[in-house]
Amino acid sequence: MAVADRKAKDKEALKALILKAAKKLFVEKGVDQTTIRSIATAIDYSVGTVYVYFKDKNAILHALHTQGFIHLSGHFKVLYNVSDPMERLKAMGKVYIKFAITNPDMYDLMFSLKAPMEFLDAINQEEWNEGKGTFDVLRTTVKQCMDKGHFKGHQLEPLAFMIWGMVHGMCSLEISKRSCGVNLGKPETIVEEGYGEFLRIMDKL
Amino acid sequence: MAVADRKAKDKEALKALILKAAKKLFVEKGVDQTTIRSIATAIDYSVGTVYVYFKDKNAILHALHTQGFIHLSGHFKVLYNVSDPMERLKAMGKVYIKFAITNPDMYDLMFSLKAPMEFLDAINQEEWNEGKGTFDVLRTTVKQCMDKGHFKGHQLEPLAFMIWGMVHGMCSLEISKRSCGVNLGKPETIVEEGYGEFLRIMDKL
DNA sequence: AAAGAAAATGAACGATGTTCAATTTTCCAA
DNA sequence: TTGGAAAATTGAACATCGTTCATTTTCTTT
Repeated sequence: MAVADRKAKDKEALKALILKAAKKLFVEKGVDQTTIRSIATAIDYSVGTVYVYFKDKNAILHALHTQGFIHLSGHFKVLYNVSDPMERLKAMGKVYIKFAITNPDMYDLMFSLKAPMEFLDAINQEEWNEGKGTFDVLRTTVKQCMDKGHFKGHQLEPLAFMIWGMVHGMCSLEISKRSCGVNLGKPETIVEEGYGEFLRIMDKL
Repeated sequence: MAVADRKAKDKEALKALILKAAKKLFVEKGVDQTTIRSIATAIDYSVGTVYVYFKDKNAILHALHTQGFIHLSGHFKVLYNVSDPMERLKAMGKVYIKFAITNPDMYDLMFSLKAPMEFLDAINQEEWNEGKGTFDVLRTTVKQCMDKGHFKGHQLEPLAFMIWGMVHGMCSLEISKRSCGVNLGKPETIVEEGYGEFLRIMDKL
């Protein structure tokens, strides 16, 4: 049955090829300006082939979405070396920001997927479970900080949500600004400065 | 010249009528599922008429976008009565959150307008100036807090940006969650709880 | 009432996402 | 080697979208 195995690998390879081309075009031309035809042309396949490997355009978006979260969680792995939870928490924000600012188009994709989404799809649930997965890493770290005596008088869930919202909010505002051409070109972004303020605040908690 | 005046008023009225119908359809069906034809049908006019009053679909989106910011800044006016800047800052966040959670679709429109945007339009600059306008209210208030001795050892610009990012981030995460059907139906939203944690932190600064 | 101006129309165009019958390629048994 | 079944690929065709513009209708003025 080696043949079947190779076929399966080929299928995965072509699927990956489609995704690679789609991602490149999304970044270059934007999601709306990227047509299925342009993706097919880029990899020298026909339109129909793309539809064999992906149900529709949203499925491609969804796959890239998933890739993005996997990519991000990969970056988080360096944090396993940081034993002190407070230091880990601080570093986690920096990793998150670096990822978002370095891959703004991918980050956009990861968090602006509501419009073309069918409501309440099973797929959709998966999507947010992945988001929840990254959030769990944050929640766990905050919990460990509290166990060590930090954040006295605060509640775990809302506090973790606030921290995620803060980092996400600054990143998405900055990315929006940049895609609108409002770029001040500072070497250190306002996002990192803003996060610096938060770090100074955390030192007191 | 009474005729010309009435004509001008009619034009404005029809423009407003188009916007009203567009907003309703955007909220009901989503932006992508709302066609120019459906807008025209809703107000019993032809497709062409819509294009007489708006250059294209983006122009309608832009007009609604502007309306949203005007609406939000209207809600901010109750804050003029709060003389203490720290109290005003706290209240400002609550007003902002209430607006976002009460008008999630409008809020979405206001901050997810990058995709269909032409890069570096003069229009685009206007857009962000409006956004900057609302941000200026926040910046000014933070400045007054610092003048009164709060936020020692912090920088105005990054701190204000961090606060905006935090509130915006929590709101947009919550709105995304809801539009995906992940609704826990708590009476008090996680956003308000998260903001509550921030308020407790601010009391120490 | 007629002519000119303004407003409204909707058929038509190009492009898009999507489908599917037809075609080509790949595979393995005879 | 070969023949035909299974799998993979194709691209013409369809519905719908945003958009345009020559034409028609409505209104204003003389």
